[in-house]
Amino acid sequence: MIQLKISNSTATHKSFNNDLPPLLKKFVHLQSLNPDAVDLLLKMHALKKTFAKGKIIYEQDNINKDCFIVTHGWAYRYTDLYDGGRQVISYYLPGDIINPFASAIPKSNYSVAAITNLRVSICKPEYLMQLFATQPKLGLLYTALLSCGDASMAEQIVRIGRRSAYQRVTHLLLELYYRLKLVGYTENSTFYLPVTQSLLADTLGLSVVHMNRTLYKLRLANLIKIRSHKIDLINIEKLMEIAEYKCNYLEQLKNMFEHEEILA
Amino acid sequence: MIQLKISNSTATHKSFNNDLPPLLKKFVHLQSLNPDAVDLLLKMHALKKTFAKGKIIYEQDNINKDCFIVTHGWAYRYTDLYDGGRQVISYYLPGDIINPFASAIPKSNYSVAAITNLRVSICKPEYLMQLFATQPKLGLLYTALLSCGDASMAEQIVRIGRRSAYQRVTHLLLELYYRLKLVGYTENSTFYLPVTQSLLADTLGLSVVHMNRTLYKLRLANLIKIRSHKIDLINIEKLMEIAEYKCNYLEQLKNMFEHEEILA
DNA sequence: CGGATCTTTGACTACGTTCAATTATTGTGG
DNA sequence: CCACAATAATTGAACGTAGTCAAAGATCCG
Repeated sequence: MIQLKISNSTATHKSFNNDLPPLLKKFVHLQSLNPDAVDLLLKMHALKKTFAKGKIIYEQDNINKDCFIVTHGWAYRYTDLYDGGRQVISYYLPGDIINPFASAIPKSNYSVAAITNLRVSICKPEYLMQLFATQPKLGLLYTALLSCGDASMAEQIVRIGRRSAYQRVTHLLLELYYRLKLVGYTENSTFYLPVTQSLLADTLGLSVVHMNRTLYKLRLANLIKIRSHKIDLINIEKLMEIAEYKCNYLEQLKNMFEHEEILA
Repeated sequence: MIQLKISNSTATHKSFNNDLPPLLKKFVHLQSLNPDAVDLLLKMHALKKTFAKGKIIYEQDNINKDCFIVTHGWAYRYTDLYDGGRQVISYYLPGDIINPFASAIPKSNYSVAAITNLRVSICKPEYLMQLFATQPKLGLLYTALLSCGDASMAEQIVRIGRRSAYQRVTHLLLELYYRLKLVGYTENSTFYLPVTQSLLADTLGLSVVHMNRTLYKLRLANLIKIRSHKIDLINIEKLMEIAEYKCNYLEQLKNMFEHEEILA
């Protein structure tokens, strides 16, 4: 059981410690959250909503000022194209924030759908305003999370812009692995990968056929193993070499919390 | 001469009205900025820096807590790959913010270089903190700008993920056109396009050769005209149709300021 | 158990790459 | 202001990665 240490806090809420939302797992190394900050974080998690697997969460042009914090399951952001094609822009894993800019730009340009059954906390814009206005530390943490989203998209651009299919697949698998690891959803080198090859193809700008053949090659090279959506990255070292993968931005997030650089 | 209307403001700074920074051009429809907000915006523009064409501004792994607001010229964010390749992630045009998350994650994951001679205002993290803490309206504006950056990257992902070379080039040209238009850097259907075909190729995940042939096809179809880096989008309607281009996120930014939705 | 969805495989095609060489443009120093 | 070097644009030809079409298995789920 993870215990969040809260300096001179009277607000040791039961729900907080017993069922730590994944977003807060990222914050767990922070030693100096004050009671007000904790209260605010809890408020941001007070309102829950669930979506069934496959359901659309936001549709393009929908208007919604709330953002969602994923507490369980996977979702993805995407665009449908006129020719029937689809491009996946990013994945939302536990602890990620869906539509973090909703308070300022309430009309979403992209759709978001649930990959698995999904549970989210609804975060009202007031809480975010309050967060930035009264909790500078949390403001920086929120900004760091935004920065991660930004970096993740930048990685996606590099992947599909300048890498071969073989590298793209490898790189994406590694990114998912390390992101899940950060919130405790991996087991050694394995994790649950609840996506179809069709979705992966639409993520990496490949055809399903080629996606399948590329995964086959990775299996053949004894680098990965997949059975019933459980994937094992057998040789992570080698995979990282193939994909030129660096976990830059995730490392930075970890360091930020561990060394509390930002609190200086 | 654009005049920024400032409600009951005593702070009608000369430099502010006479040489309006492009970032503020985006805000120009806002009727109700208070003097403190104006002062803060000016402070964010007080410290200037210039970079010569081609010079590197941030290099990967550099540490810098300041962000830069572009006031003149173009820059781009990119990654170099081991094989000598390069992927451009995004462009920074006048009014754009370079490294907007620097305050939280000071180590940059990507490099930024100047395309033209570049002038920027250096924005210290304190000002951003102050902005969010004391000027909720500006905080939302800043968030809206971040949202634009996010949307722009999402568009880039869709472009290179699921569009043909012909569409990619068209789509990028349109995006640059509309972004420049927002800050007054277009003239009818023309604008200055200070990039090499090699840079465009590295933006769109194409080879230089194919980039060249694609531009040729667009010229042949009488859709664009280029001479000495001045480009004319002869038939914007048609180009938008080809690229499936929608200026979604830019429209929203404009609407935001015009209707002041966010100030309700 | 049966329909739907997903995965896998084969054969053929094509969009874009690579290599190589030529022409044009730009920038700089004499 | 011209000469020359460097950079950028253009064109040709051959090749290859990934796409398309099609059909057969496998798996999931009610």
